[in-house]
Amino acid sequence: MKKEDQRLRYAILANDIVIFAIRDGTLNVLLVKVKKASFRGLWAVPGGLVRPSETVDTCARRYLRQVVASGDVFLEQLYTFGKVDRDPQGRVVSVTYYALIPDAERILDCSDDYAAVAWFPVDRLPELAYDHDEVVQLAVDRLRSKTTYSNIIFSLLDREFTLSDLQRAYEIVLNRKLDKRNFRKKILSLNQLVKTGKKTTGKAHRPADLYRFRLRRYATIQIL
Amino acid sequence: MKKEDQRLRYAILANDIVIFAIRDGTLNVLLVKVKKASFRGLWAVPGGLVRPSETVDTCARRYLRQVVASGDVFLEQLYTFGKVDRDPQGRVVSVTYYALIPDAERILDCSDDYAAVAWFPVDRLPELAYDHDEVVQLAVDRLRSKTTYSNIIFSLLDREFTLSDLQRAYEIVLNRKLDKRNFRKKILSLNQLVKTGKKTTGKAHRPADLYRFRLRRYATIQIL
DNA sequence: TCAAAAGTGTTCGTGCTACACCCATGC
DNA sequence: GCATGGGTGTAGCACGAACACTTTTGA
Repeated sequence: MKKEDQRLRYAILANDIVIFAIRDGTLNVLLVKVKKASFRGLWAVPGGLVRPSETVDTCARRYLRQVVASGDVFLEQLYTFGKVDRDPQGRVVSVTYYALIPDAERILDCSDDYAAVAWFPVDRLPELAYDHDEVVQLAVDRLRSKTTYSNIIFSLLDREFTLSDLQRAYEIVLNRKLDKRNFRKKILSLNQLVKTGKKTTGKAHRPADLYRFRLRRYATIQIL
Repeated sequence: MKKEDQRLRYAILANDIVIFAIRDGTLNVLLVKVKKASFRGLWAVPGGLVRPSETVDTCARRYLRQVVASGDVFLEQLYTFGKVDRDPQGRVVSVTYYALIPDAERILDCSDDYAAVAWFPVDRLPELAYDHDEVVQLAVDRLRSKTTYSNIIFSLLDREFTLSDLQRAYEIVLNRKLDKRNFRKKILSLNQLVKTGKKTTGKAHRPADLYRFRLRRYATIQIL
């Protein structure tokens, strides 16, 4: 037991975050170009080592703030990958998270930490370092799944949006078309939305009513 | 960065498993009495440290085999608790799992590792060590939730069972009554069950048809 | 006036809910 | 023969799915 304890000191805890946003009509993931070690030049999701003084949640929040201006975004633990060979020269266990941000959210300059930062559509990812292809895939599955039985979609939208925006968001995340009339009927019957009274302007078509979520807080609700 | 790396060597990875079985008409959890350290005498779920040479999954399987005879049971990662003060003298991050076993499954004598082993109904737990009350609660929630949209319930049943057994299992896990006729109609329409042709005997009432699952493999299916 | 998206109801079928009585066995 | 759980059908209702035209604006 003592010997086991000794060797355990070499297990390293890491943290990786899959950050989603809807951009140009597709679901995108934020990737960074790895600066150091054996995967140099490949893309990966942001993350790094967990400090012994911080909780795993705090750590995820820290790495999120490294790249995203506002810390007020949806962030949830995804899965812990125990097989990862993150750093080929050592055993690393990674606790992964996923985050949702609106397209408008500002991405910070973090050239100190990463060689580059860029958005990629989830269905056209470059080759990824570590086991991050698996991590991203799992995150997409989780997001899809939670979208059908909760209100998390609001985390991908601006504060105010049209019903068409909302429908588009659902269609992009779920990757299927929805019927406009049925969608509106259903979503309005859930009593989650309120009209702001404002309308869109400046578009070459009929102005749309703007809505916002009654509560911008996670809730499980049967939507689709 | 180098300094951070140094300190990280003191983060310890642990593994805890919530083991469920249906016994005496209630959902039960297997608890062990802690032998060592500051929580001596309190109950906890089985688990321990992760060896640097094993994956986290392998480790969970190892602790499961410590107490359960057959390794062929449902086992799934639950959540990673990063705040835990498992051992008050060091920082421990615990990757938790939950397992489902049939009542008939044999529990091993593991007095080497634990001071005692016993089943407790989930709604009448003793005081638990560490943050294990939170862990068990989350496991129960997950089990309930997955029961409604998958076939995991088979892991809690024997190979052969009556429709009443099955209904009872659902009622116990979900904690609500189901209508007998509607339940049978629904469950049979899913094409998951096959009659074995055998019947129960020796009971002071009409014999019941015995069924088994067509596939004893996890699948997500809309059940309730 | 044309293009482009917003907004709006009805019909039909499926699936969930509620509900009560006879059957086969052991004692 | 009696107590105990096993086994079976139907009717009403709510909800999801399919479907097309008018409205309002900018250019």
